[in-house]
Amino acid sequence: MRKSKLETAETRKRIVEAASAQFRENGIAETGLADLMGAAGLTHGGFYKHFESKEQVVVESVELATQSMMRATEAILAAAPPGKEIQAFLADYLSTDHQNHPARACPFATLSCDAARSSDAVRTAFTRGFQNLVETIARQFKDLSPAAAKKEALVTLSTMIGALTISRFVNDPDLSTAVLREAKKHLTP
Amino acid sequence: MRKSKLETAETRKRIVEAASAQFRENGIAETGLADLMGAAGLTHGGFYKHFESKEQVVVESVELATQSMMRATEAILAAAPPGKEIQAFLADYLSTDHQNHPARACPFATLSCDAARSSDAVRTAFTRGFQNLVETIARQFKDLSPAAAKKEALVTLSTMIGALTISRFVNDPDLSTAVLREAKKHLTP
DNA sequence: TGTACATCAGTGAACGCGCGTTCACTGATGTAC
DNA sequence: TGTACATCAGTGAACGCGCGTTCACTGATGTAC
Repeated sequence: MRKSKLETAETRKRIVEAASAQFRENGIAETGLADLMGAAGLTHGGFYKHFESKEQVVVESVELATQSMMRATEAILAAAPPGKEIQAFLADYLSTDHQNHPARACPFATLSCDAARSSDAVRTAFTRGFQNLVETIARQFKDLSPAAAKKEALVTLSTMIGALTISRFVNDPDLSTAVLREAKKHLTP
Repeated sequence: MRKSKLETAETRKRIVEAASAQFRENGIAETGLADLMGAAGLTHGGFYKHFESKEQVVVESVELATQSMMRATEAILAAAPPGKEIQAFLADYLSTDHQNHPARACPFATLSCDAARSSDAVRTAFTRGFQNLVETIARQFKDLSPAAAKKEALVTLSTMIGALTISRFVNDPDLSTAVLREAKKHLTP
């Protein structure tokens, strides 16, 4: 049942999208190839027609996750009223909706500790994605020098990623909400 | 080869200590029972003489990790010159030494995303440990009301945990150092 | 443009391996008299 | 206090299971003439 080149490319994309969601939802080690192929509507045997190894789909799904987060962030910044860009980003990122939907959430929060233990290729994908995000956020601090804006972006993102991560592992809904709320209040200019 | 009650208790403690280090170093899913029993100097078959399941040793090793972090934090706060407690805690937590030794590092940074996907019992252990840490840090903000101090502690810990986590997954040593340095500068009163 | 053949996406079974868990066994420790 | 027996910590082999990976097979797609 050979498929056309177009269909093959679409299937491959679907696998990476499914992997990107599954890894964020359940973790990298916890997601089997059968799980992610199933989520893409396929059986696991066909995996190696698209990828050389699990490692390769991990790298590509991290790249996809960071890129789609970048696109979403840029859309939020572009849609915000002038001067309210950071507020809009904070409101979206530090929301309970974001907290409760790991499959489409920030990969730096959902996969951070998996990332720290991953191969160099995977860490490189995370690092590039993070650097892009830092640059985009730094650009919003328009009254600071580029160097100062980057430093501000590093602190802002540390607080945001830390707060979202904590709000996700904490078992107490009130504490989760408080962490997100206080981070948002603290970071709002 | 039955062991005395004292030896049995010491062995059990050794297993939990080994587990607590191994989980932080390599992740919970990535650490097998044979790994952690081996790290405790035993063969894997004896595991079930001490624990009912892997889940149970995960809970106890999280409790141990959060408690030993609390003790270390209290020792740092007590040893600091009066008025410099927060600075001492920041210098220790946001150091490259802490970054580079996950096995004895803050479990909220090394296991945060594993924690978010864990069972309720494991998340409860993390949550209790985090609440204790929040209270201890809040006590350092002596010129704030208890409620305001707790809010300040939540933001401070979000930034610290976020910065350490980022510094660990990022592949670029300069960026790692910059994240820790900027978080420290930002949080130093 | 039509035909013949090569290619290959996807299936489902199979591979070896390591996982969490169980078990028979050993022999020192604990306990009952 | 000494003796006889029960207990059980630790070992190492074994269990079923799911993992990542491989493979024979199918049949539609792509290609060469």
